[in-house]
Amino acid sequence: MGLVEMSDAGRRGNPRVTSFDVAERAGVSQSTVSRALSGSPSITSGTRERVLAAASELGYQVDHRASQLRTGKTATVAVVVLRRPDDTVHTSNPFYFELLGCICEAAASRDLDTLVSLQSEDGDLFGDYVGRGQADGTIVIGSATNSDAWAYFRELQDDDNNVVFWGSPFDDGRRVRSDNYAGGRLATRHLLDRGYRRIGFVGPIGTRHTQFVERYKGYCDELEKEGLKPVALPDYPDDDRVGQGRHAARELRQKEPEIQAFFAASDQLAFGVLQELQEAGVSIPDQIGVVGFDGMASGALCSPPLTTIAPDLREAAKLLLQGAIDRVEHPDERAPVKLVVRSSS
Amino acid sequence: MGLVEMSDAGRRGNPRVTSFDVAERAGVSQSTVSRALSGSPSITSGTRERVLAAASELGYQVDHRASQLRTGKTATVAVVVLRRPDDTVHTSNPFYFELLGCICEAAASRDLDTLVSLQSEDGDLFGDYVGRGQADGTIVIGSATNSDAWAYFRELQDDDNNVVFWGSPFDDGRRVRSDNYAGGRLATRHLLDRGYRRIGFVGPIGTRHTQFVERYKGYCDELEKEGLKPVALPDYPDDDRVGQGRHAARELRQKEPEIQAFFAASDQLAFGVLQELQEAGVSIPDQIGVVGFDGMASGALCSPPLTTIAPDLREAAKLLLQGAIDRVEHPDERAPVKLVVRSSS
DNA sequence: CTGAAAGCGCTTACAG
DNA sequence: CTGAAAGCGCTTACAG
Repeated sequence: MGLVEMSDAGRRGNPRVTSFDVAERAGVSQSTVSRALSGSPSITSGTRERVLAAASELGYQVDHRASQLRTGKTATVAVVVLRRPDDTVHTSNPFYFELLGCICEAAASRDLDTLVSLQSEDGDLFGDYVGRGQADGTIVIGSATNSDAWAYFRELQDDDNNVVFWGSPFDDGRRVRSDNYAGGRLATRHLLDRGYRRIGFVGPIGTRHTQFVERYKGYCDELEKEGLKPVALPDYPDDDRVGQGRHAARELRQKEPEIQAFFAASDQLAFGVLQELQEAGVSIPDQIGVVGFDGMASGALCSPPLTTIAPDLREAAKLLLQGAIDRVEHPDERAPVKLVVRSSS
Repeated sequence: MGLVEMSDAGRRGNPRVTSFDVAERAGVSQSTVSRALSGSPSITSGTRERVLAAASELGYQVDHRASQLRTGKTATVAVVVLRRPDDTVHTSNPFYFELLGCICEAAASRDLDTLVSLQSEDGDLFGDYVGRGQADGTIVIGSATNSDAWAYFRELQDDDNNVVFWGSPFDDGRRVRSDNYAGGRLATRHLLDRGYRRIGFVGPIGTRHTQFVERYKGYCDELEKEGLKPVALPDYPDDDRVGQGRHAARELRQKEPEIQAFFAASDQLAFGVLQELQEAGVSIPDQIGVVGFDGMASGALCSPPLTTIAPDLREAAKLLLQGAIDRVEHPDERAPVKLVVRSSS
């Protein structure tokens, strides 16, 4: 049958089925096809049905390149994931993959496509997907240690108002962050409530990563209420986060043999702390308690399962999209955090 | 200066800077701009430089919608990540995020963009990004339990030759898989070499997920060489993978009190096994050894760190791209696997 | 309610 | 080596 033949030909896609083919089959003009398919209210339901039938028989799909070119929109959000030059999938911080997943989800629920670009901060940086007509807005995530990378994306942000960061070393600009201060207090309060008094802080607070400083401040303020003093390390080795956690746990225990708990300012750091303590034969949470920060899925799998501060990543994704696509100007937007109690505290 | 003003206007992107603007500024025709920018060899180096200068002064970027529409190409690969209906970022299998990351990387190294779509297998399925002119090929990853989802994507695959699966329940079709059989043998051989003799298999081999069956077969064959018998469970509860692992470890130990090791056919299952054994006070690897499968990053973080079979995900990504973009017909393509020894065995 | 026509911004034969 | 022009497949004023 002709029907079947055309259907096959259409779906194989070469040559491309266009709205003119649908129009011919439905016995209407091409503009009517376009209107019927886009749900224009001016089209008669009878006409619409004939068009829909013809389109489905031919396996017709609107060409997004053409419609986007015509309308000037893309219905797409670009996500740049910044990575360290030597990152592989196995070493890169899984937190950003979790956040990426939430952005994809949030975008899908708004009928947006997601264009993902992993970029090494030392490689060729590119972020002007909007200028290229590939996206309506851009979200940059990832924790860059390379300031060239931040400089590049910051300039991009200055030129356009559709670029939003997750975390950035700058105090201005369009960005979304966790409520780090509240999280720091939450973690510390939890440890205090559990009876730990001498609590060490694990995290590089001398860096450009302001989230650590904010978490540290929450920790200090909560300790101060009890008249307790912070215990932290001034310097960190040039190691990965897990290694830094191990190192800090070791040093802090030497510095403060009476230490009873650690608040690690990221889950990756906390994993290092956990490893160090277990190798030292310390019982967790009996002798020493540990709380992390990030709410990573793998925290539930490690041993003991890690108590952590979990930012609401779905909310974060929603806010990022509002900034990038709706161009909402948030003054200093924060994703709420919550305490997830597991067995390490 | 005029220069600066135009530059600003251009970068702000409204109204859009086109190749006609660049042409005017460079004193050439629009077609010459296009040729110069695309690297056509017929352009004089002098002309090219003037065009490049004008383009950069205006902050000009080629509009991808227009160029793609004209050429019929997209330089984009679509990746569909299938998820269970109730999956959140925290419960979904991180393996697929690792694979997704590798695909993004491999695509970038081939100058392809990556369009990512997370889809719930019970929701609205869509995969015809090629038909829409949004991608040149499509990769479907994720482990669907819902056969409707597979049916949909299989039909898509039948209609076009640019859809490739990672793992699928079908015995035909275009797909890439791990070398599961070799991995099963590798894991089992490793446990035997370590001196474990009574080795249990953890994994649902009665399901449509053929990878478990293939791993099981490798396990059986390797045991047989030593005259040993397999120990496995016929049924699995309707739980998540970690829960299934816990359940299996418990049952298997009741069934075979002499059991000395477990080969868990996925890392998620292995995490459950680890949890169950630790709660039972079993010392790993002294009393019981454990090997997983998938090479997940979180395996290095759990306690004890998990010995596992790691598929070469970068190679897998390369093969998937060859199938989707280059339309290479692999008969039954396998990503190589290797043994990663950590402390659980 | 529907059609004919313009135009989104490119690439690429076709001329010269 | 460069230019004028056609055309990729749509959407949307503008008419009727």
